[in-house]
Amino acid sequence: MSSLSLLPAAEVSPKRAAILEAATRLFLAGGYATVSMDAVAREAGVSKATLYAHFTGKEALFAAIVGGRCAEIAERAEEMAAHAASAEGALRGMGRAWMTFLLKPETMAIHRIVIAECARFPELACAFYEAGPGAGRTWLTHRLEKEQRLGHLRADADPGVAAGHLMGLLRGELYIRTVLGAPAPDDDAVAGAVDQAVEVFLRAYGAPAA
Amino acid sequence: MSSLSLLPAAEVSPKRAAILEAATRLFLAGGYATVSMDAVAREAGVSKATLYAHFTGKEALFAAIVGGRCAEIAERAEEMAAHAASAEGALRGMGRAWMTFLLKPETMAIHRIVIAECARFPELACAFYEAGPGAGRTWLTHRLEKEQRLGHLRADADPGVAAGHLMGLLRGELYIRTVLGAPAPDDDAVAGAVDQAVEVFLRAYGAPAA
DNA sequence: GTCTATATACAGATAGAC
DNA sequence: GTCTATCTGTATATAGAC
Repeated sequence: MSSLSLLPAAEVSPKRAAILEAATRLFLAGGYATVSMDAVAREAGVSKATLYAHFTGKEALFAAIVGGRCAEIAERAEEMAAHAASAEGALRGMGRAWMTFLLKPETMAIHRIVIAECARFPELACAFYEAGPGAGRTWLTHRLEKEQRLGHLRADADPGVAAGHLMGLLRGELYIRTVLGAPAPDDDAVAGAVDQAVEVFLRAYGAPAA
Repeated sequence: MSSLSLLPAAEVSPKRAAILEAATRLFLAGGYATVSMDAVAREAGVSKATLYAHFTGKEALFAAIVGGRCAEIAERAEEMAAHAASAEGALRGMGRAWMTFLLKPETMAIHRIVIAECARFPELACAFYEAGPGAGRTWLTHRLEKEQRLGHLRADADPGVAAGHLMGLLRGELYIRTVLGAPAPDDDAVAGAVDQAVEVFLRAYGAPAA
Protein backbone atom coordinates (compact mmCIF):
# COMPACT_ATOMS: atom_id res chain seq x y z
CA MET A 1 0.00 0.00 0.00
CA SER A 2 2.61 2.44 1.03
CA SER A 3 4.47 1.72 -2.19
CA LEU A 4 1.52 3.11 -4.13
CA SER A 5 2.26 6.60 -2.93
CA LEU A 6 5.75 6.32 -4.35
CA LEU A 7 4.59 5.54 -7.85
CA PRO A 8 3.74 8.93 -9.31
CA ALA A 9 7.20 10.29 -8.68
CA ALA A 10 7.35 11.77 -12.16
CA GLU A 11 4.19 13.86 -11.85
CA VAL A 12 5.33 15.88 -8.89
CA SER A 13 3.89 19.19 -9.98
CA PRO A 14 1.86 20.45 -12.91
CA LYS A 15 3.60 23.83 -12.76
CA ARG A 16 6.98 22.19 -12.90
CA ALA A 17 5.88 20.18 -15.89
CA ALA A 18 4.62 23.32 -17.59
CA ILE A 19 7.94 25.04 -16.92
CA LEU A 20 9.90 22.14 -18.36
CA GLU A 21 7.72 21.95 -21.42
CA ALA A 22 7.86 25.67 -22.14
CA ALA A 23 11.59 25.90 -21.48
CA THR A 24 12.28 22.92 -23.71
CA ARG A 25 10.36 24.51 -26.56
CA LEU A 26 12.06 27.88 -26.14
CA PHE A 27 15.60 26.57 -25.68
CA LEU A 28 15.33 24.24 -28.65
CA ALA A 29 13.98 27.07 -30.77
CA GLY A 30 16.34 29.85 -29.72
CA GLY A 31 19.39 28.44 -27.99
CA TYR A 32 20.58 29.33 -24.51
CA ALA A 33 21.25 33.05 -24.57
CA THR A 34 18.21 34.33 -26.43
CA VAL A 35 15.78 32.74 -23.97
CA SER A 36 14.98 34.87 -20.95
CA MET A 37 13.59 33.63 -17.69
CA ASP A 38 10.75 36.11 -18.20
CA ALA A 39 9.88 34.38 -21.45
CA VAL A 40 9.94 30.96 -19.82
CA ALA A 41 7.68 32.14 -17.00
CA ARG A 42 5.26 33.82 -19.41
CA GLU A 43 5.18 30.84 -21.77
CA ALA A 44 4.67 28.41 -18.90
CA GLY A 45 1.94 30.54 -17.36
CA VAL A 46 3.70 30.95 -14.03
CA SER A 47 5.46 33.79 -12.27
CA LYS A 48 9.17 34.22 -12.20
CA ALA A 49 9.21 33.56 -8.47
CA THR A 50 7.61 30.17 -9.05
CA LEU A 51 10.14 29.50 -11.73
CA TYR A 52 12.99 30.24 -9.35
CA ALA A 53 11.32 28.14 -6.66
CA HIS A 54 11.65 25.08 -8.93
CA PHE A 55 15.04 25.79 -10.47
CA THR A 56 17.87 27.63 -8.83
CA GLY A 57 18.64 29.59 -11.97
CA LYS A 58 18.83 29.66 -15.71
CA GLU A 59 21.84 27.37 -15.90
CA ALA A 60 20.18 24.73 -13.73
CA LEU A 61 17.03 24.91 -15.83
CA PHE A 62 19.02 24.50 -19.01
CA ALA A 63 21.00 21.62 -17.58
CA ALA A 64 17.80 19.88 -16.51
CA ILE A 65 16.32 20.25 -19.98
CA VAL A 66 19.35 19.05 -21.90
CA GLY A 67 20.08 16.31 -19.40
CA GLY A 68 16.52 15.09 -19.79
CA ARG A 69 16.89 15.04 -23.56
CA CYS A 70 20.08 13.02 -23.19
CA ALA A 71 18.22 10.44 -21.15
CA GLU A 72 15.48 10.40 -23.76
CA ILE A 73 18.01 9.92 -26.52
CA ALA A 74 19.59 7.04 -24.64
CA GLU A 75 16.19 5.36 -24.27
CA ARG A 76 15.47 5.97 -27.91
CA ALA A 77 18.79 4.40 -28.85
CA GLU A 78 17.95 1.23 -26.92
CA GLU A 79 14.55 1.11 -28.57
CA MET A 80 16.06 1.44 -32.04
CA ALA A 81 18.67 -1.17 -31.16
CA ALA A 82 15.98 -3.63 -30.15
CA HIS A 83 14.23 -3.24 -33.49
CA ALA A 84 17.35 -3.28 -35.64
CA ALA A 85 18.71 -6.40 -33.96
CA SER A 86 15.71 -8.50 -34.92
CA ALA A 87 15.32 -7.29 -38.49
CA GLU A 88 16.83 -8.69 -41.58
CA GLY A 89 18.74 -6.25 -43.73
CA ALA A 90 19.79 -5.02 -40.32
CA LEU A 91 22.25 -2.40 -41.45
CA ARG A 92 19.83 -0.73 -43.82
CA GLY A 93 17.01 -0.77 -41.31
CA MET A 94 19.19 0.51 -38.55
CA GLY A 95 20.70 3.16 -40.76
CA ARG A 96 17.33 4.49 -41.82
CA ALA A 97 16.01 4.57 -38.29
CA TRP A 98 19.10 6.32 -37.02
CA MET A 99 19.33 8.88 -39.79
CA THR A 100 15.63 9.67 -39.63
CA PHE A 101 15.99 10.30 -35.92
CA LEU A 102 19.22 12.24 -36.36
CA LEU A 103 17.85 14.59 -39.00
CA LYS A 104 14.60 15.37 -37.21
CA PRO A 105 14.30 19.08 -36.44
CA GLU A 106 14.22 18.46 -32.69
CA THR A 107 17.31 16.29 -32.77
CA MET A 108 19.10 18.84 -34.92
CA ALA A 109 18.07 21.59 -32.52
CA ILE A 110 19.58 19.86 -29.53
CA HIS A 111 22.72 19.08 -31.51
CA ARG A 112 23.12 22.76 -32.31
CA ILE A 113 22.53 23.83 -28.73
CA VAL A 114 24.94 21.36 -27.19
CA ILE A 115 27.60 22.21 -29.76
CA ALA A 116 27.05 25.91 -29.22
CA GLU A 117 27.26 25.72 -25.43
CA CYS A 118 29.96 23.10 -25.05
CA ALA A 119 32.32 25.76 -23.70
CA ARG A 120 29.86 26.95 -21.05
CA PHE A 121 28.52 23.46 -20.24
CA PRO A 122 31.30 20.99 -20.97
CA GLU A 123 29.77 18.30 -18.79
CA LEU A 124 26.54 18.51 -20.75
CA ALA A 125 28.36 18.07 -24.03
CA CYS A 126 30.11 15.05 -22.57
CA ALA A 127 26.83 13.57 -21.31
CA PHE A 128 25.28 14.20 -24.69
CA TYR A 129 28.08 12.44 -26.48
CA GLU A 130 27.84 9.45 -24.18
CA ALA A 131 24.08 9.20 -24.51
CA GLY A 132 23.99 9.80 -28.25
CA PRO A 133 26.85 9.18 -30.66
CA GLY A 134 28.95 7.31 -28.11
CA ALA A 135 26.20 4.90 -27.12
CA GLY A 136 25.28 4.39 -30.74
CA ARG A 137 28.85 3.60 -31.64
CA THR A 138 29.25 1.20 -28.73
CA TRP A 139 26.09 -0.64 -29.65
CA LEU A 140 27.04 -0.73 -33.33
CA THR A 141 30.47 -2.05 -32.45
CA HIS A 142 28.94 -5.01 -30.64
CA ARG A 143 26.53 -5.55 -33.50
CA LEU A 144 29.36 -5.60 -36.01
CA GLU A 145 31.34 -8.01 -33.82
CA LYS A 146 28.39 -10.35 -34.00
CA GLU A 147 28.23 -10.05 -37.78
CA GLN A 148 31.93 -10.67 -37.88
CA ARG A 149 31.58 -13.89 -35.87
CA LEU A 150 28.85 -14.98 -38.28
CA GLY A 151 31.28 -14.54 -41.13
CA HIS A 152 29.45 -11.64 -42.72
CA LEU A 153 32.28 -9.18 -42.14
CA ARG A 154 35.99 -9.33 -42.82
CA ALA A 155 37.83 -11.08 -40.05
CA ASP A 156 40.67 -8.56 -39.97
CA ALA A 157 38.46 -5.53 -39.38
CA ASP A 158 38.43 -3.64 -36.09
CA PRO A 159 34.73 -3.49 -35.18
CA GLY A 160 35.11 -0.19 -33.34
CA VAL A 161 36.79 1.48 -36.27
CA ALA A 162 34.27 -0.04 -38.63
CA ALA A 163 31.42 1.33 -36.52
CA GLY A 164 32.90 4.82 -36.74
CA HIS A 165 33.28 4.46 -40.47
CA LEU A 166 29.71 3.29 -40.96
CA MET A 167 28.40 6.20 -38.91
CA GLY A 168 30.56 8.60 -40.89
CA LEU A 169 29.30 7.17 -44.17
CA LEU A 170 25.72 7.44 -42.97
CA ARG A 171 26.05 11.03 -41.75
CA GLY A 172 27.93 11.98 -44.87
CA GLU A 173 26.74 15.08 -46.63
CA LEU A 174 23.25 15.10 -45.15
CA TYR A 175 24.29 15.71 -41.58
CA ILE A 176 26.62 18.60 -42.20
CA ARG A 177 24.16 20.32 -44.51
CA THR A 178 21.23 19.88 -42.18
CA VAL A 179 23.04 20.97 -39.06
CA LEU A 180 23.98 24.13 -40.97
CA GLY A 181 20.33 24.95 -41.46
CA ALA A 182 19.36 23.27 -44.71
CA PRO A 183 15.82 21.89 -44.63
CA ALA A 184 15.61 18.28 -43.54
CA PRO A 185 15.67 15.89 -46.53
CA ASP A 186 12.57 13.80 -47.20
CA ASP A 187 12.34 10.10 -46.40
CA ASP A 188 13.21 8.98 -49.92
CA ALA A 189 16.40 11.01 -49.96
CA VAL A 190 17.38 9.61 -46.58
CA ALA A 191 16.62 6.06 -47.64
CA GLY A 192 18.62 6.47 -50.83
CA ALA A 193 21.61 7.91 -49.02
CA VAL A 194 21.49 5.15 -46.41
CA ASP A 195 21.37 2.45 -49.05
CA GLN A 196 24.39 3.96 -50.80
CA ALA A 197 26.29 4.22 -47.54
CA VAL A 198 25.55 0.64 -46.54
CA GLU A 199 26.52 -0.61 -49.99
CA VAL A 200 29.85 1.18 -49.78
CA PHE A 201 30.39 -0.06 -46.25
CA LEU A 202 29.81 -3.66 -47.27
CA ARG A 203 32.09 -3.32 -50.28
CA ALA A 204 34.86 -2.27 -47.92
CA TYR A 205 34.03 -4.43 -44.91
CA GLY A 206 32.04 -7.36 -46.27
CA ALA A 207 33.67 -10.78 -46.07
CA PRO A 208 35.52 -11.46 -49.35
CA ALA A 209 34.41 -15.10 -49.46
CA ALA A 210 30.68 -14.37 -49.08
CA MET B 1 50.31 56.90 -61.06
CA SER B 2 46.71 57.33 -60.10
CA SER B 3 46.39 53.58 -59.72
CA LEU B 4 48.92 53.68 -56.91
CA SER B 5 46.47 55.42 -54.63
CA LEU B 6 44.04 52.57 -55.11
CA LEU B 7 46.41 49.90 -53.92
CA PRO B 8 46.21 50.06 -50.14
CA ALA B 9 42.49 49.45 -50.11
CA ALA B 10 42.82 46.78 -47.44
CA GLU B 11 44.59 48.95 -44.88
CA VAL B 12 41.89 51.56 -44.65
CA SER B 13 42.11 52.17 -40.93
CA PRO B 14 44.20 50.84 -38.06
CA LYS B 15 41.28 51.22 -35.66
CA ARG B 16 39.06 49.21 -37.92
CA ALA B 17 41.69 46.51 -38.09
CA ALA B 18 41.99 46.50 -34.30
CA ILE B 19 38.22 46.18 -33.99
CA LEU B 20 38.11 43.28 -36.40
CA GLU B 21 40.96 41.50 -34.69
CA ALA B 22 39.52 41.91 -31.21
CA ALA B 23 36.01 40.97 -32.29
CA THR B 24 37.26 37.89 -34.09
CA ARG B 25 39.07 36.72 -30.99
CA LEU B 26 36.11 37.36 -28.72
CA PHE B 27 33.46 35.88 -30.99
CA LEU B 28 35.49 32.76 -31.65
CA ALA B 29 36.09 32.33 -27.96
CA GLY B 30 32.62 33.02 -26.66
CA GLY B 31 30.05 32.84 -29.41
CA TYR B 32 27.66 35.57 -30.43
CA ALA B 33 25.57 36.34 -27.39
CA THR B 34 28.21 36.39 -24.68
CA VAL B 35 30.27 39.05 -26.44
CA SER B 36 29.25 42.60 -25.66
CA MET B 37 30.04 45.63 -27.74
CA ASP B 38 31.64 47.11 -24.62
CA ALA B 39 34.03 44.19 -24.50
CA VAL B 40 34.90 44.56 -28.16
CA ALA B 41 35.58 48.27 -27.74
CA ARG B 42 37.67 47.73 -24.62
CA GLU B 43 39.63 44.88 -26.15
CA ALA B 44 40.25 46.84 -29.35
CA GLY B 45 41.30 49.94 -27.44
CA VAL B 46 38.65 52.17 -28.98
CA SER B 47 35.49 53.78 -27.73
CA LYS B 48 32.06 52.40 -28.37
CA ALA B 49 31.23 55.38 -30.53
CA THR B 50 34.16 54.58 -32.80
CA LEU B 51 33.02 51.00 -32.91
CA TYR B 52 29.57 52.07 -34.03
CA ALA B 53 31.10 54.46 -36.55
CA HIS B 54 32.69 51.51 -38.33
CA PHE B 55 29.91 48.95 -37.96
CA THR B 56 26.23 49.71 -37.81
CA GLY B 57 25.67 47.25 -34.98
CA LYS B 58 26.56 43.96 -33.41
CA GLU B 59 24.93 41.88 -36.12
CA ALA B 60 26.82 43.68 -38.87
CA LEU B 61 30.09 43.25 -36.99
CA PHE B 62 29.43 39.56 -36.52
CA ALA B 63 28.49 39.13 -40.16
CA ALA B 64 31.67 40.89 -41.26
CA ILE B 65 33.78 38.62 -39.07
CA VAL B 66 32.21 35.35 -40.09
CA GLY B 67 31.99 36.39 -43.73
CA GLY B 68 35.69 37.20 -43.63
CA ARG B 69 36.48 33.81 -42.17
CA CYS B 70 34.45 32.19 -44.93
CA ALA B 71 36.54 33.97 -47.52
CA GLU B 72 39.68 32.89 -45.69
CA ILE B 73 38.47 29.30 -45.61
CA ALA B 74 37.77 29.41 -49.32
CA GLU B 75 41.31 30.67 -49.99
CA ARG B 76 42.72 28.04 -47.70
CA ALA B 77 40.78 25.37 -49.57
CA GLU B 78 42.27 26.46 -52.88
CA GLU B 79 45.72 26.45 -51.36
CA MET B 80 45.28 22.93 -50.00
CA ALA B 81 43.86 21.82 -53.33
CA ALA B 82 46.92 23.11 -55.18
CA HIS B 83 49.22 21.09 -52.94
CA ALA B 84 47.19 17.91 -52.92
CA ALA B 85 46.83 17.86 -56.68
CA SER B 86 50.55 17.69 -57.23
CA ALA B 87 51.41 15.15 -54.57
CA GLU B 88 51.56 11.42 -54.84
CA GLY B 89 49.48 9.51 -52.38
CA ALA B 90 47.08 12.35 -53.05
CA LEU B 91 44.17 11.10 -50.98
CA ARG B 92 46.24 10.56 -47.86
CA GLY B 93 47.98 13.90 -48.19
CA MET B 94 44.79 15.73 -48.87
CA GLY B 95 42.99 13.95 -46.07
CA ARG B 96 45.65 14.86 -43.53
CA ALA B 97 45.75 18.47 -44.61
CA TRP B 98 42.00 18.76 -44.52
CA MET B 99 41.51 17.04 -41.17
CA THR B 100 44.34 18.96 -39.55
CA PHE B 101 42.71 22.17 -40.69
CA LEU B 102 39.23 21.00 -39.73
CA LEU B 103 40.17 19.98 -36.20
CA LYS B 104 42.15 23.12 -35.40
CA PRO B 105 40.64 25.00 -32.45
CA GLU B 106 39.93 28.07 -34.57
CA THR B 107 38.18 26.06 -37.26
CA MET B 108 36.18 24.21 -34.65
CA ALA B 109 35.23 27.50 -33.02
CA ILE B 110 33.81 28.93 -36.20
CA HIS B 111 31.98 25.69 -36.90
CA ARG B 112 30.33 25.91 -33.51
CA ILE B 113 29.40 29.54 -33.95
CA VAL B 114 27.91 29.15 -37.39
CA ILE B 115 25.98 26.06 -36.30
CA ALA B 116 24.76 27.83 -33.19
CA GLU B 117 23.60 30.94 -35.03
CA CYS B 118 22.24 29.37 -38.19
CA ALA B 119 18.72 30.32 -37.12
CA ARG B 120 19.61 33.99 -36.55
CA PHE B 121 21.99 34.24 -39.52
CA PRO B 122 20.83 31.70 -42.10
CA GLU B 123 22.63 33.44 -44.95
CA LEU B 124 25.91 33.17 -43.03
CA ALA B 125 25.44 29.46 -42.52
CA CYS B 126 24.78 29.09 -46.22
CA ALA B 127 27.86 31.12 -47.14
CA PHE B 128 29.90 29.06 -44.72
CA TYR B 129 28.72 25.82 -46.25
CA GLU B 130 29.54 27.03 -49.74
CA ALA B 131 32.98 28.26 -48.75
CA GLY B 132 33.86 25.27 -46.62
CA PRO B 133 32.31 21.81 -46.92
CA GLY B 134 30.58 22.57 -50.21
CA ALA B 135 33.68 23.89 -51.93
CA GLY B 136 35.71 21.01 -50.56
CA ARG B 137 33.22 18.51 -51.87
CA THR B 138 33.06 20.15 -55.29
CA TRP B 139 36.83 20.16 -55.57
CA LEU B 140 37.07 16.58 -54.35
CA THR B 141 34.42 15.50 -56.85
CA HIS B 142 36.49 16.84 -59.72
CA ARG B 143 39.60 15.24 -58.28
CA LEU B 144 37.88 11.88 -58.07
CA GLU B 145 36.57 12.24 -61.61
CA LYS B 146 40.13 12.64 -62.73
CA GLU B 147 41.23 9.54 -60.81
CA GLN B 148 38.32 7.71 -62.33
CA ARG B 149 39.41 8.68 -65.86
CA LEU B 150 42.89 7.44 -65.02
CA GLY B 151 41.41 4.09 -64.12
CA HIS B 152 42.21 4.34 -60.42
CA LEU B 153 38.59 4.34 -59.32
CA ARG B 154 35.62 2.16 -60.20
CA ALA B 155 34.02 3.25 -63.43
CA ASP B 156 30.47 2.85 -62.08
CA ALA B 157 30.96 5.16 -59.11
CA ASP B 158 29.25 8.56 -58.88
CA PRO B 159 32.12 10.95 -58.09
CA GLY B 160 29.89 13.32 -56.16
CA VAL B 161 28.56 10.56 -53.95
CA ALA B 162 32.05 9.16 -53.52
CA ALA B 163 33.32 12.58 -52.45
CA GLY B 164 30.64 12.78 -49.78
CA HIS B 165 31.53 9.30 -48.60
CA LEU B 166 35.22 10.05 -48.38
CA MET B 167 34.55 13.20 -46.40
CA GLY B 168 32.25 11.29 -44.09
CA LEU B 169 34.85 8.59 -43.56
CA LEU B 170 37.49 11.21 -42.85
CA ARG B 171 35.36 13.14 -40.39
CA GLY B 172 34.23 9.94 -38.75
CA GLU B 173 34.43 9.83 -35.00
CA LEU B 174 37.03 12.57 -34.63
CA TYR B 175 34.86 15.38 -35.92
CA ILE B 176 31.80 14.71 -33.83
CA ARG B 177 33.85 14.25 -30.67
CA THR B 178 35.92 17.35 -31.22
CA VAL B 179 33.02 19.60 -32.13
CA LEU B 180 31.42 18.47 -28.86
CA GLY B 181 34.37 19.82 -26.93
CA ALA B 182 36.81 16.96 -26.71
CA PRO B 183 40.44 18.10 -26.93
CA ALA B 184 41.84 18.08 -30.45
CA PRO B 185 43.62 14.81 -31.25
CA ASP B 186 47.35 14.92 -31.90
CA ASP B 187 48.89 14.64 -35.35
CA ASP B 188 49.59 10.94 -35.06
CA ALA B 189 46.00 10.14 -34.19
CA VAL B 190 44.79 12.23 -37.11
CA ALA B 191 47.23 10.60 -39.50
CA GLY B 192 46.22 7.13 -38.35
CA ALA B 193 42.53 7.86 -38.71
CA VAL B 194 43.07 9.37 -42.16
CA ASP B 195 45.04 6.34 -43.32
CA GLN B 196 42.29 4.01 -42.14
CA ALA B 197 39.61 6.11 -43.82
CA VAL B 198 41.48 6.23 -47.13
CA GLU B 199 42.15 2.50 -46.99
CA VAL B 200 38.47 1.79 -46.48
CA PHE B 201 37.52 4.24 -49.21
CA LEU B 202 39.83 2.56 -51.69
CA ARG B 203 38.57 -0.89 -50.77
CA ALA B 204 35.08 0.29 -51.66
CA TYR B 205 35.86 2.59 -54.55
CA GLY B 206 39.17 1.40 -55.94
CA ALA B 207 39.15 -0.05 -59.44
CA PRO B 208 38.79 -3.87 -59.15
CA ALA B 209 41.26 -4.51 -61.94
CA ALA B 210 44.04 -2.40 -60.47
C1' DG C 1 36.74 59.97 -36.81
C1' DT C 2 37.11 59.88 -32.14
C1' DC C 3 36.03 60.62 -27.59
C1' DT C 4 32.96 60.97 -22.75
C1' DA C 5 28.69 60.60 -21.00
C1' DT C 6 24.16 58.99 -21.23
C1' DA C 7 19.45 57.22 -22.86
C1' DT C 8 16.71 53.24 -22.87
C1' DA C 9 15.60 48.62 -22.35
C1' DC C 10 15.78 44.27 -20.44
C1' DA C 11 18.35 40.65 -18.26
C1' DG C 12 18.71 37.45 -13.90
C1' DA C 13 17.42 37.17 -9.46
C1' DT C 14 14.84 38.34 -4.97
C1' DA C 15 11.60 40.43 -1.07
C1' DG C 16 7.64 39.96 1.14
C1' DA C 17 2.49 39.18 1.16
C1' DC C 18 -0.68 35.31 0.96
C1' DG D 1 4.24 27.17 -3.48
C1' DT D 2 2.66 31.03 -5.67
C1' DC D 3 2.08 35.61 -6.64
C1' DT D 4 3.20 41.09 -7.54
C1' DA D 5 6.55 44.38 -7.39
C1' DT D 6 11.20 45.53 -7.40
C1' DC D 7 16.41 45.64 -7.01
C1' DT D 8 20.69 45.69 -9.55
C1' DG D 9 23.58 45.08 -13.21
C1' DT D 10 24.54 45.34 -17.92
C1' DA D 11 23.25 45.26 -22.75
C1' DT D 12 22.79 47.93 -27.37
C1' DA D 13 22.88 52.10 -29.20
C1' DT D 14 23.29 57.29 -29.44
C1' DA D 15 24.08 62.59 -28.38
C1' DG D 16 27.08 66.08 -28.53
C1' DA D 17 31.86 68.06 -27.86
C1' DC D 18 36.36 68.13 -30.19
